[in-house]
Amino acid sequence: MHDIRSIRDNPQAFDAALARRGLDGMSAQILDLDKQKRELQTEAESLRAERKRLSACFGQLAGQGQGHTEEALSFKTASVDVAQKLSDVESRLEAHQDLEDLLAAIPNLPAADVPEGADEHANVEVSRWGTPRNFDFAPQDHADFGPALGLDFESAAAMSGARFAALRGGMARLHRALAQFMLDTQTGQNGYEEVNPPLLVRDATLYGTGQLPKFEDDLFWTTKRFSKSELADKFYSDFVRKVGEGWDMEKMRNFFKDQAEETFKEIPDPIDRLWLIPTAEVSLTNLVREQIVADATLPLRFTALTPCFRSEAGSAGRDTRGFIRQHQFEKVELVSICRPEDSAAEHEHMLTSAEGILQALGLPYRKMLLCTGDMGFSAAKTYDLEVWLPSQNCYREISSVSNCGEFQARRMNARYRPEGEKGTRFLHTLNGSGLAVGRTLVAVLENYQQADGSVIVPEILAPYMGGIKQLTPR
RNA sequence: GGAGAGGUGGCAGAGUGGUCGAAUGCGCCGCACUCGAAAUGCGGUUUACGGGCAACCGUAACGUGGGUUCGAAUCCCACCCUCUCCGCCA
Repeated sequence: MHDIRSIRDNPQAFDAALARRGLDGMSAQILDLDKQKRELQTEAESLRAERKRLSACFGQLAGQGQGHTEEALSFKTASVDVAQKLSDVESRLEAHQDLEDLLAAIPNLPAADVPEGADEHANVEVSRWGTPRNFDFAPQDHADFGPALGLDFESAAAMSGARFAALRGGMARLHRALAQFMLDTQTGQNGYEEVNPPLLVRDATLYGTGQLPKFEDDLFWTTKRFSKSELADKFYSDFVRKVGEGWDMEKMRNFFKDQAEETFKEIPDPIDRLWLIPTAEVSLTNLVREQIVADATLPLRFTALTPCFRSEAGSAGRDTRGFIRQHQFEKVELVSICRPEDSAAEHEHMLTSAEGILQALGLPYRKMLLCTGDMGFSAAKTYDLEVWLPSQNCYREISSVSNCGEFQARRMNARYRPEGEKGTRFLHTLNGSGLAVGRTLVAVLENYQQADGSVIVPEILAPYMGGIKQLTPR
């Protein structure tokens, strides 16, 4: 969410920043709506003040038993008159909810040092770590040799469809070992507090981190308590109430037309539906929503191992084979809530925390600074970590680490009270993967594969593997 | 899921239609008293938005959203949340 006052103060800067994201300037439209809204607000407030005054005058007389005198009634009549004008202004003011909606749909402004570009081709490589291994055989795709090691796509597809997998035996163990190792490292070495958060969340929660209102197509939702019989009851009672007992076909047709619209508006009822989190960033960041956090406790560093659910509506056809892009996957997420002046340093710390995992596993990777066109909605600055995948002969995203500035904090109303200052300020929020467990599994499989189709388990995972040193084809 | 109780300022807790943004107590801040501290006394102590150079003024907020009314913390409806008991369940 953007601060309307900063747009008022410097509309050119706002438009210039949007332009870097490849968006048209919007300040003129915003300021116009803002001006209209404020005028109406001032008008409504003075009408309310007037009504309050008249009503108090009447009340005073009525309290003295003079409620029926001519004087009293004149106050009453005048008050009704003002109330009428007020409701008029209020309904016009309501139409200016548009301004909120408009602002809520505008992405965060890129930080000054973010390179400009339209898509991932303009991302800038910052550094590389490790050297891709030299294979004395042609490295295989994990989707090809994985099934013999317990990566079961077929059974999963039979019960859940495409983009699901079941991990079995040593494969499941390796996946769990990776997750435990990551979590232990983030809590034990990097100062993150382990959290086991809700996986189902409300609309407002997703609005807070920026997934709503714009990206609901990427999400799964479920209902908390909605049944077909409830819907049927509602249909029937509405039918009788609106149409009556007769059989007027014209009325019936109109009824069903209206009713269909009304019903579909109500099924995804914001009160009754819950969304499956697409990332634990949502749950962890919202831990401070609507709070004033004590200055002394900052920064708050959270980590969680959770399943993530994504419908990937916009990416049909991409990575359809293999374990790279699933509707359900696990991820160890990192979130930091901090003071504005600390967020750049927290960003670095978070990167170090994520990179440490790749280094410990001996997986070659590179660090990319995303350009303006490739960043997510809420981010002001993002680094991606890309891991080497021998079968694809390229680096693929395995972690994304973003500084969101105060963008999410505004949407969540998350603040802190700086030591020695009177008021409150918005916090800064950061999030990053540390790491995506599924993709790390893929990277381990491919980078540690042997000519005979087996995979050697990285040394660092030994404490988690119960003696298994190698996955062998069955 | 059933029955009941309840949601008021940092906390506790009054307030059932008319200067109630809200008594009182605790906490917190300042001042006085004191060699110092405690105790005591006095004063202050919410947030958001709008207007104004400013002092300041106005409006809104008593879980949330509607409604009734000239006027709602107070009455009505729906929802959310908390607590107690019962049932069910990993």
